[in-house]
Amino acid sequence: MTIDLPKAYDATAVEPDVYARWEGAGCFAAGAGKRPGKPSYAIAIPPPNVTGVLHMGHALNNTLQDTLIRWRRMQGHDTLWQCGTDHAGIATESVVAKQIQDNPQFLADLAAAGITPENPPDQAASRTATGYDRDRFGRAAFMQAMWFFKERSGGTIVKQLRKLGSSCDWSRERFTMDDGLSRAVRTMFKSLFDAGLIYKGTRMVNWCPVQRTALSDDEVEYVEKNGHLWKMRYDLEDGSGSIVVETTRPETFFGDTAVAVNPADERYKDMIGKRVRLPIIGRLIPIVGDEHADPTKGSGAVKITPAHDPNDYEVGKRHNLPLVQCIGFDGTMTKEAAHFAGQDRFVCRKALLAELEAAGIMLGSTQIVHAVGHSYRSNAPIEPMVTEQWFVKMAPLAEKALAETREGRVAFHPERWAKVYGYWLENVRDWCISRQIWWGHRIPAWKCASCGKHTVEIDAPTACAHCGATDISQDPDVLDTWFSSALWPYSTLGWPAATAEMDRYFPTSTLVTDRGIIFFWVARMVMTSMFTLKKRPFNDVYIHGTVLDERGDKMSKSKGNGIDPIVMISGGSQKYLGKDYTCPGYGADAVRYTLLDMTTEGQDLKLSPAKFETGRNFANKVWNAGRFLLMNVSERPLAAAPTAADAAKAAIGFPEAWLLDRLQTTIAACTESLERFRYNDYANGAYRFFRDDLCDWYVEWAKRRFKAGGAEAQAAATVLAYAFDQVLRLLHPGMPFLTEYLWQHLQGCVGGTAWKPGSYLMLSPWPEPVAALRAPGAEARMAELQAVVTAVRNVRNLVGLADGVQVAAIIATPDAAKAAAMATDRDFLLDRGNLSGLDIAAGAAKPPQSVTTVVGALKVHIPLSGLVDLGKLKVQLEKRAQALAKSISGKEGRLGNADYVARAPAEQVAETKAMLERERAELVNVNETLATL
RNA sequence: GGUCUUUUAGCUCAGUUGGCUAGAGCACUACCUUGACAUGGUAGGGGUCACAGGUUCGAGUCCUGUAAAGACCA
Repeated sequence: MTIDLPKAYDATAVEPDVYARWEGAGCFAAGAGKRPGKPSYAIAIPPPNVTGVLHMGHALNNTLQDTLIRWRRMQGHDTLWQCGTDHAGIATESVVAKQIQDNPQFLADLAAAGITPENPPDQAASRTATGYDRDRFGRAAFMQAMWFFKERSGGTIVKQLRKLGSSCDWSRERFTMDDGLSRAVRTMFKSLFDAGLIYKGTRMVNWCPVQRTALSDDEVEYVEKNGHLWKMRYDLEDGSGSIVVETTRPETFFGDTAVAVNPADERYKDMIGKRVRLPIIGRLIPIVGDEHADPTKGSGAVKITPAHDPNDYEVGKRHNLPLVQCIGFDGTMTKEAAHFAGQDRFVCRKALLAELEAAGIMLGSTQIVHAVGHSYRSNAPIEPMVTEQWFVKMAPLAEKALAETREGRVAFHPERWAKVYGYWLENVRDWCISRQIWWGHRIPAWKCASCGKHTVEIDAPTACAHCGATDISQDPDVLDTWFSSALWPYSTLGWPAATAEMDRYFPTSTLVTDRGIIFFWVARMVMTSMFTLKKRPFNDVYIHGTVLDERGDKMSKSKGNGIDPIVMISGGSQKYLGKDYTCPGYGADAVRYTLLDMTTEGQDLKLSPAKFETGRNFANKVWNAGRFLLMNVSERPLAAAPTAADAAKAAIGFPEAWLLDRLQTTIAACTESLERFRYNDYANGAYRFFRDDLCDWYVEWAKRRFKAGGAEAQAAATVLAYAFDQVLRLLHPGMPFLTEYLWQHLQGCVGGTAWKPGSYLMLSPWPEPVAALRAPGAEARMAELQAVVTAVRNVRNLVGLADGVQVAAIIATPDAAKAAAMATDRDFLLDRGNLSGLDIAAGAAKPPQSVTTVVGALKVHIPLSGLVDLGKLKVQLEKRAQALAKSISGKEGRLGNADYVARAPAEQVAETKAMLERERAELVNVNETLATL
């Protein structure tokens, strides 16, 4: 066959076709390629937002998962990479709500699909461009609009995951709002409710006035903000004086129902029990004694607004204070706020300050920096509100989840994240799970109009379970998105039904995720799983780093510092840090390799578009090595793919034996690295072997074998074909496309055909070290030969001779035995050193008109006629002499120390002695050589 | 305020249970378009391992403190 591969690798021409072949052949299906006697290995994907697009964080996360899955699949494990998407409640709903409000075209598209609003537009008020908002559109119609939007933009991210090479079982793709998963959610809700772990109650919760819903404590981000501490004067009812309170939120005073002072505070002791009159509205409120007031802070007196502050809420409960809501659920002031009613809370603050100042009630302020809670979705400042919500009682669930890590059944990598997980679980508060939105799982609780009790059922009931009345209505709220995510590893496997997949793949093996969702997701998965299945959901949790831009900032849309993985893979232009960046398309392999290479034990990755050249360059190197090999092997095709035994037989010389030995070392190292989640070691180990050992040394040597022809060429072809096949396997989990493509071509040279049905690299066995291919001592022996070759090249370079110019060399060895040993590698030295002649003899004399260089105990003389400038060589040798002298004196000091000899391990001492001897010999050589210069 | 992480070459990072003259990629210098590859090759230059103590025969590695940067919790 003839091999016709382009000179430069073009991933965009290869990758889509390869993926289509895999997918068409069912290579991604659960259990594909599994071999008897091997365990199962499953990963549940962290489900991306169904309407999202792939960003670099996804690319990293999925590269790491795919690398593990492909590796285990090749090892013969029964693998499942369970994929799917998340409905992402608030995030998705607010996108669609915006469309409904602002985008007439969206409404037209909906109408074309038969989706129409339940009410006429609100033209008179015209609060929005379309005259609609969510409520005016109507719940049922809005839900149809949500599904329409999901169907329309829902396929993007899963297509992008394919471009990355993800070998998910797409036939098992799930969506959190699928029927099955929704049933799982209702089942879990009911069993938690029946166990008394879900309750409905009136509590102070974090309220987002923009999205008009409650949030859980974890969904609040605290941001340091500059603010003021305002001093306000409240006059006593009896006219006997006044009291000064300090607040960061003056507008909440409309909701004040008390002033608290510390009972031990002498200044205010006598005021407890008296009343003060609130400014503007004139309402009277009591002064109460409460430990919450800190005498050392500000005036020592604090206003108490139980309806809008969590601490005040507690004070209010202790003193039985009424709740006065002065800020509404939309963030505007209520009728309690007199003429400020209807104003936004922050607009009100400004106007109020002016009014209070004019009235002499505002006594000034001090600037402070304080942490203000913001919604992690809308970024709006949170308004604490007292509302009735559904909660999960967390303490009993947390206990079991903690035990799983403490007793080692769930292991975090890196380990330190177990502490973060543990700390959260130890201090966990009850989880507010109800959301006042529509996109999500509606709470399966029906309230009875006659007895007021809730009936919780998996399937809609027709009557109240408590009194039998039929006038029941379902709770209007939906569940927090994370409630359904918490069931993901088993709801996707069919739970609550008992399925074969649950038996085969649960608990799953590894969870790969980001540190940002250890609380949101990881901990909750363990809690629900322990509760319902009495088993952990996964054995290992790998927490990878965060993707940063080249300045070290987190990538985000708003900062414009994101690098689009699809642009890097397929080509295109994008804005990055304010500049246009164009990429021709480096391919998924390049992106994946770069990410793997940079993934070190949970450290963050500082990326720039240029970083991906690392992967692109290496992919091109693999491509070209493959090209060389395929051209040469195809000229002398092998009858069958060489086995380890064939390779051993073909190892006709030391370079072959050495290469095969190095291959075994690399196989062992790559496997161990993957076992330990050391992605960079895996990537780098394969890279070193490929680039240094295979390309730089063996392939260059093999050219000589090919030139020689005959049996020698045949042997080189066999060794190369074998080594290449093996290293393609090693590289495959990281760079699946290119390796598969080249491997298929290789089949054509070794008695097979490319793309033979059922024959794929991705389903081929992962290499294992073969004892028969080991060559003890080969590494050191080759290292010395390489050092001699490098020394010759160095001299050639120093004296200004081109690499192609042949020189002769005389190697002086310390003894005859060494000379004899080296002589066996004469051909290798002649070829790689590009030598016209080579003498090897014990203590060989330096010829006149020659340059000498030193390799350990060896001297290498290179006869050169004419004048050569040896200044650079002299500088090099002097530096070496210095370094050697320093190292030698260190070792002499160590060996001269009786404590060292007595206490250090004997092996260590012996090694130091041997090293000292080597260094001494080299120093003698260097000094002697220097003397001749 | 608390917890954790980071600090090694100009830049980005490796460096295993303490023990070879501390490594790689990019960048840099010189040479080379040689029959796989210039997305490349060959040879080089470049580091008081943030700082100060301590433990140890021995510290980039362990301990304490300091400084700077970052993440999370409150």
